[in-house]
Amino acid sequence: MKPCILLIEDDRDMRELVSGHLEHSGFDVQSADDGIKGQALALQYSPDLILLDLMLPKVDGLTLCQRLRRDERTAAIPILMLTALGGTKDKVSGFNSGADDYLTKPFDLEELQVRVKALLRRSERAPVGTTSNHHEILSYGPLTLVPERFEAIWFDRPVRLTHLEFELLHCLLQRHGQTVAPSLILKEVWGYEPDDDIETIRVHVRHLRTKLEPDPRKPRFIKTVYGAGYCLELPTGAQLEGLQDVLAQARQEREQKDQESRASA
Amino acid sequence: MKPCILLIEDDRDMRELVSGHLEHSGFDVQSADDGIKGQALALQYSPDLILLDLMLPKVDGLTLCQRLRRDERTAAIPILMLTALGGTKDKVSGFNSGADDYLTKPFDLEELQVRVKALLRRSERAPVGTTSNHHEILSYGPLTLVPERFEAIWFDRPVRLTHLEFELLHCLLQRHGQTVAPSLILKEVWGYEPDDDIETIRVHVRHLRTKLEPDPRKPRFIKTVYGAGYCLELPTGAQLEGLQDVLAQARQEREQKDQESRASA
DNA sequence: TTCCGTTTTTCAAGGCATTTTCAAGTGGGC
DNA sequence: GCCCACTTGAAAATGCCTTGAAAAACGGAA
Repeated sequence: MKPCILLIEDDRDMRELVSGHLEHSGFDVQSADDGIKGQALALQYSPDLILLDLMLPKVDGLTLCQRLRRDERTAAIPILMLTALGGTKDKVSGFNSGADDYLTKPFDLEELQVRVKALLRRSERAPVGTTSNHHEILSYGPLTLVPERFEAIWFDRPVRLTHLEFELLHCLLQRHGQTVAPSLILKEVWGYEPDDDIETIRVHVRHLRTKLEPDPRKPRFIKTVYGAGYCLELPTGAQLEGLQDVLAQARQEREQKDQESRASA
Repeated sequence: MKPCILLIEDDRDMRELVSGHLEHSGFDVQSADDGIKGQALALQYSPDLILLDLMLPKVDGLTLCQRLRRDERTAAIPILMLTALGGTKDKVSGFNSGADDYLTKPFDLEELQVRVKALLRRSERAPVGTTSNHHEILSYGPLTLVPERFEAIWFDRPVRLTHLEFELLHCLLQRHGQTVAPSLILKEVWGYEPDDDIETIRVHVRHLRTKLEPDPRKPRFIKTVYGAGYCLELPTGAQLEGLQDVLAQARQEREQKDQESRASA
């Protein structure tokens, strides 16, 4: 999971510059443009780190820093102050308000980035509970997903999946029985939502089918809902009877074919 | 108890200036004037914080920093770099070597003091002591690691390993069956987490494979998980049957090759 | 100190797995 | 029957991993 950074800064250009650069470096950045909103977002997201400008509307940075330190819910979050005030006095009062680091404008984005990393490295606190955990085992019916290895356990047999195949299956499994729209898949698996890339989804669905379906031509589990998306239908309970054999047989046939094609090659 | 600070700095005036000021502020300061002594004192005192100059005789600061980070006895100690090199590149490489803060000479003693306090403040909050003991014998399946000799017992035969090979294998063995991400390996074996050093991991994995795998071209034990990391898969119980012979044979072949190449050289 | 063998890091070239893209064919829904 | 969405097959592009070799750093001995 990307580290979450809260940027509290009133100057819009600066905000976009910094958040752009950090997002590009693999951080999840939330922004606030005044002290009040900043405090609210800090409580809402409990970010892994806070970048705090000192000259803020509503509540100034030093005050906000002290408040964050007093509230136990935010007390442990590293704070990096980011300000035009470069005097020693300013820095001293910044650190005395509870800051962990202090960077003077104008600063170098590279330096900001490494300082952010250094702070995250040291704090490294146990996650307070991000719920949608992509690293936990997810299981339903005959399907179990093991994020650790990008692997699916399918009717008691491990199936190796590629990164995207795994994410796609994960996305469908979380909504098994529901039809999942392409746009939603794109947002969740690929991280963006354009209009045209539905093409790639199709290809990956096909890959999944060849790996999981007994007969990829006639999908039993990963179904197409015409004009709407794809839907994962997994059998449970009594429906599972007999399927095991069908699967085993199909697997055998496929392995035979594989061997044949290898032999001819 | 006064917090103990280790100052590693070759310039005598600077040393006395800094240590005088810090002692006056209530710290217990130990000094070293080159990298070797610095490392020795770090182990001897295990200080609460290290002030590290970069331009040092014997061992330069960056190297020393990396060493301190990968020795578990000093890995958790906050390091503040103190140097005349103020370029962004220098700072980036400083932080990438594992520094927690970076101050450019000439600096203000007040600022140094508050930064020191900020680091101590944070490291107190941080959880102390991951108990994973690198000095105990660790064993699973056909593999046993003997830390005191940097040696692996692999199917009843000792295999000499270098320091890093040992640490790497140790890291994987502790998580056998799981895929270990490069970033985690870097953090655990090297002590820092830059972006690009994945290269060296690969080379060391290769070294391990040539020492352990029957056929390094087709890894049976140290597997790569494309785009995710490496995974140590060790056989147990019944799977061990027959493997012994395969290994022995492979070993013989390799020894033959070695002899041949020596003979030709 | 200087030299030499070992360990570790770096570099460039090549290979392979994955992912994307393209074009032609199939089949459902109106 | 027609259109459009979906499927199929295969090729192109991308990115990760391996290989081989050389440079750099390290540690110990002369």
